[in-house]
Amino acid sequence: MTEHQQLPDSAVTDSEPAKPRRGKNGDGAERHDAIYRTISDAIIEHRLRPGARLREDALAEVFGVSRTGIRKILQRLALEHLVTLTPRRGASVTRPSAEEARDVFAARQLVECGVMDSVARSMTAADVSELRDIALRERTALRAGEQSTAIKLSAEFHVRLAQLSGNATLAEFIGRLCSRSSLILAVYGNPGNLGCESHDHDELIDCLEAGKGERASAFMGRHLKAIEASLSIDVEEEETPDLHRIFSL
Amino acid sequence: MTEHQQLPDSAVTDSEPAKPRRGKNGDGAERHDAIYRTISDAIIEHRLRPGARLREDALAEVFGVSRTGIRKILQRLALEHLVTLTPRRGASVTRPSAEEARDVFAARQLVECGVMDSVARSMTAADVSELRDIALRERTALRAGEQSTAIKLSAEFHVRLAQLSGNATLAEFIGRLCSRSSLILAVYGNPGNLGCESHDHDELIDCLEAGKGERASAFMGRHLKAIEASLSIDVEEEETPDLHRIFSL
DNA sequence: GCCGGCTTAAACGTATACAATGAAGCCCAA
DNA sequence: TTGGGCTTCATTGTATACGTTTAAGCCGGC
Repeated sequence: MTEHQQLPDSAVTDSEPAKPRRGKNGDGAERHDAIYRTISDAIIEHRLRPGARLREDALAEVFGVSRTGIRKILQRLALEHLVTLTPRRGASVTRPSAEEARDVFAARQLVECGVMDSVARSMTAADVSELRDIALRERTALRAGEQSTAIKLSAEFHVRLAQLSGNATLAEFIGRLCSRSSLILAVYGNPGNLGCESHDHDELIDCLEAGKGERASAFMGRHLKAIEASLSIDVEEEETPDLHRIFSL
Repeated sequence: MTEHQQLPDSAVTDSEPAKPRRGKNGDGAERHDAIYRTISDAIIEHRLRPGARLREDALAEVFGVSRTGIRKILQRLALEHLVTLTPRRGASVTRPSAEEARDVFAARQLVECGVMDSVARSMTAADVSELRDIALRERTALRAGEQSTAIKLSAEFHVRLAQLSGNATLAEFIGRLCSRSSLILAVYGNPGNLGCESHDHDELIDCLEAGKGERASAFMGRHLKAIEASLSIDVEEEETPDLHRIFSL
């Protein structure tokens, strides 16, 4: 626990500052979903860094709901591997292990390349322009130095792409993988290098627009490999340093 | 809502009949996990059929915990697509749509075939014998007419296989897909035909033991195709009959 | 006789209270 | 001065109570 980051104000985009709204049922599930997305976004955009503790009381107060709702949200985030729930210690933003990082990227390699064919076949002109828009905004954010925005847009690009495959199950899985990748970038990424080359996504769209599923798949493979290669996954000190190994030599 | 199945006694394997155990903290998380697995198994083994309602009060009483814990478990099951949570109507075992069925099998085709290579490379003799044991027990159950056991063992086979790939993320995903496949079988499967041919799994092991990842992948592809082909996925009546379509003609 | 509104009850959604546990700080003794 | 044990506090885990909503049953009017 080297960092002492604790729910910085900037992590909460919602404008309402702990408005009670108690006794009124109001929206209910919608509100919870909004809170979920707010926290999820904060994690994906690196405004909440891996290791940051997420105390139930604090979150409940910030969002103006009771701990019950917060717990539900935290459990959902935990099932998506975005936060880690330690039995009596509470929740914290997941700090992905090196192994997890490798697994996630291997999975992306398999799945994201695998759907390129379907995507190329079913993509419409409207889809193309939407993807181009995302890619454009991503490059703009990158150039403006807005890392948070760029990271989120990059993930959004991959997710939208996956959705075009028409397979909701695979799209959902890829969405989870992208979220986790964002966490992995936060831990193992090098500052100044966001992984995604600026024009990779545009080239990918070119392949798909031309209906070249095979080429798109190969390109996506190289793209993901490039991101992974840009990381520094050098099994740094484990959370519990192996004293035996250290002192026995 | 054609069936009126409501938590049949046979759905609960646990021996304790609503033992209160109140006031004692006891195990806590372990207990919840056990309850989760009990319900999950009941769904996978078709002792709880799709559409069956899962009332919180009833479950809380059966397992001797409060609704709080039950809600947590139901939400977890919902995120795995095993139960469907309708906002003010409660939980029920998911009835997969035809589209969902196709998506799940397409995903399995992509992912399970994709990991065969890693599996073939890293499989040990112990792994082989464990898989053979599962396959044997599956055939035995099938021959004895114990459908529930056979279904569960079939899923277990695929999951164990995936775990041998060494990629926990992919293995987890495949596990979810297998659980959902069990639900799909319950809805679209034909009685007497469990989908899996008796000796398919054994042949698959043969390929893997020989280190033929390529052949294993192809075989797995055919295996999954065969299961899917054995289903009757003929978009039957939707839950909300399309009156416009019916009467406009 | 049938349709529509009202009443009642059952089930979910949320908050709050209480219990339990682990961690940190403090005091005392060596 | 330091180390160990004890006390206290902070935080999570669980249950329960209450509000809300929906569905079904009943009654009255048309």
